Parts: sequence; C-alpha cells; structure tokens
Amino acid sequence: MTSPADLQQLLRGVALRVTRPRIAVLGAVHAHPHADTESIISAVREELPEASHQAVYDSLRVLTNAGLVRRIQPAGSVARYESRVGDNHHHVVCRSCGTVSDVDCAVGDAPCLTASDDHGFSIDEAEVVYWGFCPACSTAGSRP
Amino acid sequence: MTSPADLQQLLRGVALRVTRPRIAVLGAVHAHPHADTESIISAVREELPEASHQAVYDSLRVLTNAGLVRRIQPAGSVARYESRVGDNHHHVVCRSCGTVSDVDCAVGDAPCLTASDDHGFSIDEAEVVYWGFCPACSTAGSRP
DNA sequence: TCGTTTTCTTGACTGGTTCAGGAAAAGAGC
DNA sequence: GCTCTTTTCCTGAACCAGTCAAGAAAACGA
Repeated sequence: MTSPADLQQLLRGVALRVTRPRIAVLGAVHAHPHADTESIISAVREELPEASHQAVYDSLRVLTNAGLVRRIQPAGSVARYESRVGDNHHHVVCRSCGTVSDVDCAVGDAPCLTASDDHGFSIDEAEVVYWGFCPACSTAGSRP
Repeated sequence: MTSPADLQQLLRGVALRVTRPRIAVLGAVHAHPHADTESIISAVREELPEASHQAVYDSLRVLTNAGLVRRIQPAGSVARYESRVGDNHHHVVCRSCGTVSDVDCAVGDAPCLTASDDHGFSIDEAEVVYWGFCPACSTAGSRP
C-alpha cells in the first residue's frame, strides 16, 4: 500500500501537478496491478465518486508519459496498467481468462535486447509476453 | 508470390472449404506481410471487387485459427497478419510510423521460453516485440 | 490573494471489430 | 451431373474502448 503522501511525492518528483484524480488514479494502479481502465475508474470512484472517466484516461496517459506507470496491452486485450516500472520485467498472460502475472526476465539482465538482425532499427526496448494458461484455467479444463 | 493453386492446397491441407474470398485473403496476406485488415480488404477487392469486409474478417479469423496465418497486434496498433507461421520469429515495431519487420529469434531456437518463475502457468508461447525507430524515422528526426 | 496555466467535467463522437439473419456457394452422396 | 445439407458470404446494424472539444474548476507561482 502506498500512502497519499508518497503518491504526492511521486507526482512532484516528475514535475506534475498534484490533483485529487491523479492521486486516486496512481493509488488505484498501485493497489491493483494489471487492472484495466474500467477497473481503475471503479477503484478511483470509491474514494472520489465524481471523477469522470475522461480524467482517469487523461491521468493514465500523463502518468504513463511521466514514467510513473506502465501501460501494457496484450494482443486482444484492452489496456492495462501497472506501477512496477524501471525494471526489466515481463508478463505471462492466460489465454483463457486474461489474467496477467509478472515474470522476471528469463535470460539474464537485458535479454533479447540484441535482435539477430535489427533491419537498421534503433531498438530501445524488448517486450516479452508469455502466453499460456493460468493454474485455475488449466485445471478447470478450459484449455481447448 | 504464391499461386492460386498453392493457396488452394493450403486450404485443403487444413480441411477448410475453398472459396474465392479465402483464396484472395490468403493471397493478400502472402503478398503483403504485416498488413492491417483494411489493407487486406483493399488488396482482396482488387481481384474480387464485391468482397464484403465481413468476409475478410471471417476469413482472417478462420485462417488464423487454422494456423495458416498469424495475427499480431502490437500495443496501440490494429491487428496485422502475416503468412510466415510455424517458425519462432518475432517483430520489431517502429514507435513513429508503426512499420513492422521480422526478426529471427535472438537467443537460439526456443529462446525466452523458460520464464524465471511461471507462477504455475503452462506456457506455450513466448512473444517478443522489439520497440524502436525504423531507419526512415530515425533519420527524419521523428524521434522525440 | 490574484492571475495564469493546467486539468477536470460533460457530452458527443470515432473507428476497428463483432453480431444477426437471410441468400448464396461448396462439397458429399447418389 | 443433380440434389441436399452445411458452411460461408452479404447487407446492415450495433458495440465499445478510447478520443475530441469547449467551457468550468482547480493548482500553484508571484
């Protein structure tokens, strides 16, 4: 759990204005990792019932640009957000229920960052998504 | 270039009915790797002007499920399709213009497939997306 | 406290994708 | 070939996450 004062510090640390919606959004992302926008809107409204969905979308974009939250969007999913930033971690996604879990990098510190042939691209990030079935869906026979 | 006869063979090989729209869609995906759905619709209509967009969407889904084409969807992008399937290759995506290029796997044959902690998931695929700037956008000063 | 700038609210809108029902086509069996 | 059943395609409408726009409210430096 991150206190409002800590969240405020985070915002000031990146030169962003401190507003109630931003505090609430940042808190919600900390409290609910990998939540989609709608879940974040619900969480925000528990403490700030009047918050508009637009304010949440705006806040998420601002916070993402500032590097305070990270946006992830597995194929076929809506956008999800997490507060764990700055490290080189990846995700495993359940094909059945969409659950996302964090995965530390498999092969050392900066793995996969060296593409075999980069086609002249200047690459700054390697994103890894593992696809499979979560424990619950595996045992529930949800696998095709 | 893949001939209509070859495409027909591919369809029969996976027990799919051979229809004009499917041949055209499969041909378009072969001819335009990483094309989005709208581009594929345009390409299909060059040889089959009456094809509905729904037929293209349906064909793409069926072909994807059958494993004849692969659907990729980098974060923030619409769905794109390619005919290179069955090998373990990944993609590099330009942050500026969205161009996608193929990248062979960096670290051996089945890289990254061993997550450090899989949280009990049964993982069947590791998808890698490299993010950066393509040669054109790098030199054009499009980088922020 | 004031004034400027940024942010939030309200409300409408966009665009890729999907849903639904009837018409047409593919393929199996005769 | 011809017919019948099943699958697929077409037309048209709907969905929904996300965005755009304009005015009101809030943040914060002076």
